[in-house]
Amino acid sequence: MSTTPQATPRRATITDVAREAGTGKTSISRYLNGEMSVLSPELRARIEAAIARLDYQPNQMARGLKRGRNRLIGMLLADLTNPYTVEVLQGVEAACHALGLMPLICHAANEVEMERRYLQLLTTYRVEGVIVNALGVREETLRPVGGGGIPAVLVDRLVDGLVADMVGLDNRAAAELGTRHLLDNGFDDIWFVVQPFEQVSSRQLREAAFREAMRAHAGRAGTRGEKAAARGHTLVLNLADAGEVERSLAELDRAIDAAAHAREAAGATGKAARVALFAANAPVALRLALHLKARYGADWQARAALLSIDDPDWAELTGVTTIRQPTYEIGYRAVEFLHERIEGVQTTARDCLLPGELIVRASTLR
Amino acid sequence: MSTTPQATPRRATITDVAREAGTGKTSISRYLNGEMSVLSPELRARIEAAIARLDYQPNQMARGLKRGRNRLIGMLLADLTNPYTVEVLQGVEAACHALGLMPLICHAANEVEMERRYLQLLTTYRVEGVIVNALGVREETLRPVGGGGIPAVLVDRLVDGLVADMVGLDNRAAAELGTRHLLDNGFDDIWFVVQPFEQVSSRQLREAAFREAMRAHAGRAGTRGEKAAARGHTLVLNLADAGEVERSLAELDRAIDAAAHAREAAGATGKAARVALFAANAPVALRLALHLKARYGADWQARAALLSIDDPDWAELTGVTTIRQPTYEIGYRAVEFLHERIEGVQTTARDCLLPGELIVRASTLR
DNA sequence: CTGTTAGCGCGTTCAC
DNA sequence: GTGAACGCGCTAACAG
Repeated sequence: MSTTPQATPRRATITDVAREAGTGKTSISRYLNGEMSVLSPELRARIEAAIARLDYQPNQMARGLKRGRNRLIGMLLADLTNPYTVEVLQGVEAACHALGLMPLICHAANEVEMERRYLQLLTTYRVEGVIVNALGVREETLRPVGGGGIPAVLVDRLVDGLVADMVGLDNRAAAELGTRHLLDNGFDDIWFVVQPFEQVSSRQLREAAFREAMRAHAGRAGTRGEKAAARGHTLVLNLADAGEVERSLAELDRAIDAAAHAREAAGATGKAARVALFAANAPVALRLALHLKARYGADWQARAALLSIDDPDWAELTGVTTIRQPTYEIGYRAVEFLHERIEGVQTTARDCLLPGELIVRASTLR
Repeated sequence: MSTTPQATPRRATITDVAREAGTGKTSISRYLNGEMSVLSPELRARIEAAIARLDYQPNQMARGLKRGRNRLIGMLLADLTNPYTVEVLQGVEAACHALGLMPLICHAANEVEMERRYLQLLTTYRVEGVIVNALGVREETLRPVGGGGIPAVLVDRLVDGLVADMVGLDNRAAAELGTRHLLDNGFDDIWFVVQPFEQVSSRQLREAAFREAMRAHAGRAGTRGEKAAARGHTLVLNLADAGEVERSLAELDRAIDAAAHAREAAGATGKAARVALFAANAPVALRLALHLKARYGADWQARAALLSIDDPDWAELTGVTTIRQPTYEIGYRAVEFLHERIEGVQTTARDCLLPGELIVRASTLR
C-alpha cells in the first residue's frame, strides 16, 4: 500500500461506457434516466456490466448544462453560531434529500458583504432556487433573487420589498405566550431583551407582541382593579458591539439591584417587584445568563427569572424556561415551498407561520 | 409591485454578450479571464458595458465542464449537532473563501448510509476534493476517495486503510493534559467517559492517553510512596442507545454515591476519594451534566467534578473545565491541505496535530 | 427498440 | 488584436 495519495485518474464518461458496451451514447443516457421500457433486456445487461466495470458515474454538471437544471439550491445562512440555524439546517438537509435536491450551504457570518458575494456566487452556479435566512438588510442586496430572479424562500424573517414565500415562527403568538406565562407566574417587572430590530422583521414582531401583551394585561388589571399594572421594558442588546452591551447590561443591573433592595425593605412577604428577563432569542439569552452568572455567581437565577425564545441545549441544564421553535419543520417546509416554486407554482407569495412550544422550567416558577 | 414571485427569465449567455458588444465569444472569454493585455481598451469598454447592460454572469457549470475543474469541494460532516463540527465549519468556510473554493456541505447525521450516498453524490458533481469528518466506518465506504480517487483530507479522525492527509487535535497531549490537571488537583477517582471508540481513532487515542497518564502517575506515586495510587476507569457511553446509556450512568451513580458515603464516614477532613468525570467530548459532557443535574439537583457539581474535551458555550455558564480545540484552525488547515493536493502536491500523507488549550473553571477547583 | 445528430455555455487552439 | 470552429459530457429530437 502506497503512502502517497495519488492524483485523480480520469473518470469514465458516457462515451467510454458506450464503447465498452458496444452501443451508442443515447442508450446509455436512456438507461441512466430510467427509460428501461425502451431497452432490450440484453442491451440493458451489457450497459449495466459496462457501467460496473468502468465504475461510471454520470457527470451532474454536464447534465445540468444540457437540461437547464442541476438540482442545486442555495442556502444562505446569517449565523451558524446560532443553534437555531443549525437546527433549521437539519430540516433543510432532510427535505433536500427527500426531493433529490443538493443544498449549497453558504455562511455569511453576520457580514453583509459576505451575504452579497455568496448570493452572486450562487447565481453563478445556476442554483435553481435559494433559501435565505437573511441578515435583514436592504432588498437591493437580494436583487438577483426573488421577484425577477431565481425563486427564493425566506426563513425566519422578511426582507423589505422582496416578494417571496416565507416560513418561520409565529412570532406574535410566541411572544404573547411567553409574556402571558411570566405575568401568570406573578412577574411584574419584565424586560424584553432583543438585538437591534429595525432591520429584522422577526425581532420587530416579537418586541411589538410583547408590548401589546403587556398593554392588554394592564388593561385587564386596571378594569378589575386587582393589582398594580406590571411594568414592561424593552432593552436592546447589540451583541456586535461590546461597549453597547456593557451599557445595556448596566441598565439591567440597576433594575435588578433595585428590585433586590425593595425586596429586602419589604421583607420576605413583601410586595416587591419580581424581575423577569425575556430574551428574544438564544444568543441574547446566553449573553444574559453569562453576565448574570459573572455578576451574581452560581445563584444568579434567584435574582431574575429568564425566559428565552429558542431552546438551546443548555436551557435544560440550567433550568431556563424556553419557547421552542419548530426548527426542523421550518427548514423542511422552506425546501418544500422552494421546490414547488422551482416546479413552476405561481401562486401569490405565501407565509407559513408555525407555532412555538412553551417549555416551562424552574427559572420562571418560584 | 406584484405579489406573485415570477418565473426565472433566461439568463444572458456569453453569446448574448458577444452579440450585444458586437464582437465574438472569444473576446468575452478573454475579458472574463482577465487577459486584459490582449484587448484593445475600446473593445474592453464595449464588453464591460454589454456585461453590465445584460447583467451577465458566467456559468460556472459550463466553465467547469470545459476546463475540467469547477472549484467545488465536498465537506462531509458526521454530526452537525456537535458544536465542534460547526466551529470547524467556520474555518472551512473562511479558507474556501480565501482560496476561491466553494464547499458543498453534506450532513450524514450519524448515519453510515447517508455518508455513503453523499460521497457518491459528491463525486457525481465532480468535486475536486473532499474534506471528511467520517463516521469512522470501514474504508470501503470511502472507496471513491483518497488513495485512488479524488483528493481527500480527514478531519479529527483517521479511517483504517485510507491514505490521506489528516488534521485534528493532538489527542494524546490533550488527554494527558486533562488527566494531569485532575490529578494535580487532588482527584483520585477519575472516570474517563467516552462514546464507543473501536471505530473512531480520536476517541481511541484519548482513552489510551488517559490510561497511560494514570499509569504514569501510579508509577510516580508508588516510587515516592507519597499517597495511594489514584484510580482510573473508562466508561463507555453509547449515546445512540438509550438503554446502554442508562446502564452506564447507573454504574457511574454507584461510584459517586459510594464516594459520598465514604466522605460522610470519614468526616469533612477525611481521606475519601474525590470523583472526577473526564468527558471525551462535548456531547458526552452534556449528557453527563444533564444526568447529574436530574439526579442530584442544581448542586450536582458538588458530587463530581467535570472536565471535557471541547468547549461548548454552556461550559462557561456552568463553570465546567474544558480543553478547547483549535477548531477554526483545524477547518482552515484542512482546506489548505486539500487545496495543495488539488494543485498537485504529491508528498506522502501528512498529519497535522494541533494542541488543545486547558481552560480551568470552578468545576475542577475545590 | 436503437443509433445519429445537434446543441447546452463556455474555453481554447489556430488561423486571420 | 480578433473571431471561427471544435469539443467538454450529456440529453433531446429525429430518423431508422
